[in-house]
Amino acid sequence: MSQNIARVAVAAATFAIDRPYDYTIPECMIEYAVPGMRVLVPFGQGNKNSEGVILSLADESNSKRLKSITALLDDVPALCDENLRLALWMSDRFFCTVFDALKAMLPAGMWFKDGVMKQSGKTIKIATLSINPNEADVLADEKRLRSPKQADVLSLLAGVGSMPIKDIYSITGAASPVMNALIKQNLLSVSEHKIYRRPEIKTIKDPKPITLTQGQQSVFDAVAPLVESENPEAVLLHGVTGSGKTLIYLKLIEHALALGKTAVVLVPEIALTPQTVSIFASYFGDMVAVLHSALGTGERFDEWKRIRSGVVRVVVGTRSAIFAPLKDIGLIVIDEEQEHTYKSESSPRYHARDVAKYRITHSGGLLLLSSATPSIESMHHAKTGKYKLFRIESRYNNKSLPEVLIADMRKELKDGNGGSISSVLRREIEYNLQNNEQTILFINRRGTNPLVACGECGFTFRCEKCTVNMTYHDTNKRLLCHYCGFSHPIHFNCPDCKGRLKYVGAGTQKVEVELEALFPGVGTIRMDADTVSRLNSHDKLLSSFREGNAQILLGTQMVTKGLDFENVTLVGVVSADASLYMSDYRAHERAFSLITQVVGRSGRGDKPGRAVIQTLTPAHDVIKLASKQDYDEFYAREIVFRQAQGSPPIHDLMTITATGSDETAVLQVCAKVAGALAYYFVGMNVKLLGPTPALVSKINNRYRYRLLVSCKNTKRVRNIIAHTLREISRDRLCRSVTVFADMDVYE
DNA sequence: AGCACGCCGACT
DNA sequence: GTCGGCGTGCTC
Repeated sequence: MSQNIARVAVAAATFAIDRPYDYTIPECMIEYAVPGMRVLVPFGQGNKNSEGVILSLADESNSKRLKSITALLDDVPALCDENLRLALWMSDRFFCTVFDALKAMLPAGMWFKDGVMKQSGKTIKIATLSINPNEADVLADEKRLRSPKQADVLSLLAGVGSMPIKDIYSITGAASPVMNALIKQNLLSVSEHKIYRRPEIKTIKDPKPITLTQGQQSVFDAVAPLVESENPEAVLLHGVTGSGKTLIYLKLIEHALALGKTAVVLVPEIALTPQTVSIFASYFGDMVAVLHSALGTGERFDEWKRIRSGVVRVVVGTRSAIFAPLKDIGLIVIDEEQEHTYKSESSPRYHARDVAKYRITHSGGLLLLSSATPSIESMHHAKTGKYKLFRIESRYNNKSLPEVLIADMRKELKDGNGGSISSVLRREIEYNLQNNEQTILFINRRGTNPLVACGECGFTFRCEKCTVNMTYHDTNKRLLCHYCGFSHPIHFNCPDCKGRLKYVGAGTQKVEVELEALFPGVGTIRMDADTVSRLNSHDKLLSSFREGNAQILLGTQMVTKGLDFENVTLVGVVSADASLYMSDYRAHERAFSLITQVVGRSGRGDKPGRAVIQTLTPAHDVIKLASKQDYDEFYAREIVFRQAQGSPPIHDLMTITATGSDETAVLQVCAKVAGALAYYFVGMNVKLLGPTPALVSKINNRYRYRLLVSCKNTKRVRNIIAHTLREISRDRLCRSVTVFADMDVYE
């Protein structure tokens, strides 16, 4: 009996109706169609063409009226059996469709639309304002009534000058006719740019053979045998900043390759770790594939093919690199494992660590989680025996950890210093300037002032579309929403009472100006989303700093990770407080990690390093412990909190989010889900919280409400949640609301 | 989600 | 008498 029926995961099926759909295989395809192959199938009453993937073949079907496969999209199956099994597992774990999971495993470049290969996205269209920003604002106001979309586009561009048209579409909701109209009126122009952002990977000519320190060697000796392990164990490597963890990865990869195995190294963000990447490229040459986010679709596809062909044996990349089609994996390294970038925030909402565990369990080998500040969760697993734990206590070449000074900003204020730079930090910067040593300053906000308020009536500028305050940017004298990109020119007085406006708080731009005033003529490089995206020059800024063209590097998160500058002997955390007082359970963990990481940037060369942490609460435990780089004590205290609150890792936390533009409907749907869950959970050890508005309750005119489910993440609990999601989708309130579930959300 | 089917009110 | 509103239910 020939197997002429294919079970297909269909793209057009939503989570609520996701299951394998049966199709007959036309005679002409029967000898080619196999599981793992991408297909085109008709779906729904309209028989719309939908992409799909054959999951299995069968010779009979339960359904009577079968449609027939329209086309095969592969000569050779794009996905292997392991991929198909992983996708099924993911759909259960992460509440996504099987198709969504499969799609995540393939490079974006190989998807077809209407049976035609999509133009590989190597160019990007950028719209630039042809008139000056002030004119554009005036014009936008004039156009507001008659053509609101054109007005939106104009006022958006008035703020930034130019922007990829794709972004304009998504921010304003405008479509191409709007742009064409504006082009016709000569108000803007569109140009095409190649997006070869590929910051070419620099390689060292003749890399020195790797020699490990005693501490590194003993970790290597203990861990290396696990590369051949049949019953894989995860290892947590806790090594202080600057302990040379990368060298251990290199040795382990070498070892895995010698055994005929392959390796994956995950890094939080390629752009932020160019140095790490270049080391891998130097040692393993063409055997390495580097998967960055900036890779064009064509290039990504090429790398994917290289990996699958077996030429590539080491893959370095961000989150999605965990799906790299390597055979015989013997080693997976997750560098800085606590980073939130390993968690996907769109479907499939997976955590790379979970997928890594799955893959290593099925292939055998070693999963190495590594960090200077491990997540509380991973350390808990290590302490309870689920992971093996190794430590490196000393820095490479026995360099000492930076000496840390805490600056009390309340005292500064009392003493009449209302600026962002304390007297301590100022003195230390002066010392560095005199000695021709460099300084990195970290401030967790971009823009000039994160809040503009009226000094008389208390009015604050809030985004119309999001429940956040707008940030003032002095470079273009505009207020900008950092969530949706909406912006408008600053008013000179309060729009309500005409009172004087107060500019509250400091962002990178403000600090930059203060630095100029304090240290006239001193070269400063500012690195934040604004300077990096516009010039597309992350690399340029960093190498300029390395070459000594500036004495001070000032930036947001992006200056905290991976940077290794020999001449940096001072690091300043301009304000350590903002991240401390977030309401979620991970706030302290994040703040501790951030401060420890930044401080670790100091004193990596021959000269000893110093760090200054500025805070309004110098007595705060997190500040004190981070300044001592005392992870163990931090962990000991934090785990007590988690135990008391029953938050992860003590219990698992699932999140159900409802979003939509109609607030009442969103809230009602959320409440209904809560009701249904409460019913199913009766008698189980599950705590249900909510509905509560999300941290930012409205983004881009979409309201967001949440339910939290504190439980043990079992098959039973997942089934109940999945069932409830399917059930609620049938409710007609759900027309305007989207609901999804997620585990271990970082927010 | 996206589409067809079907059952009621306003119009040629 | 029919065009089109959107409430309802299904997707191999």
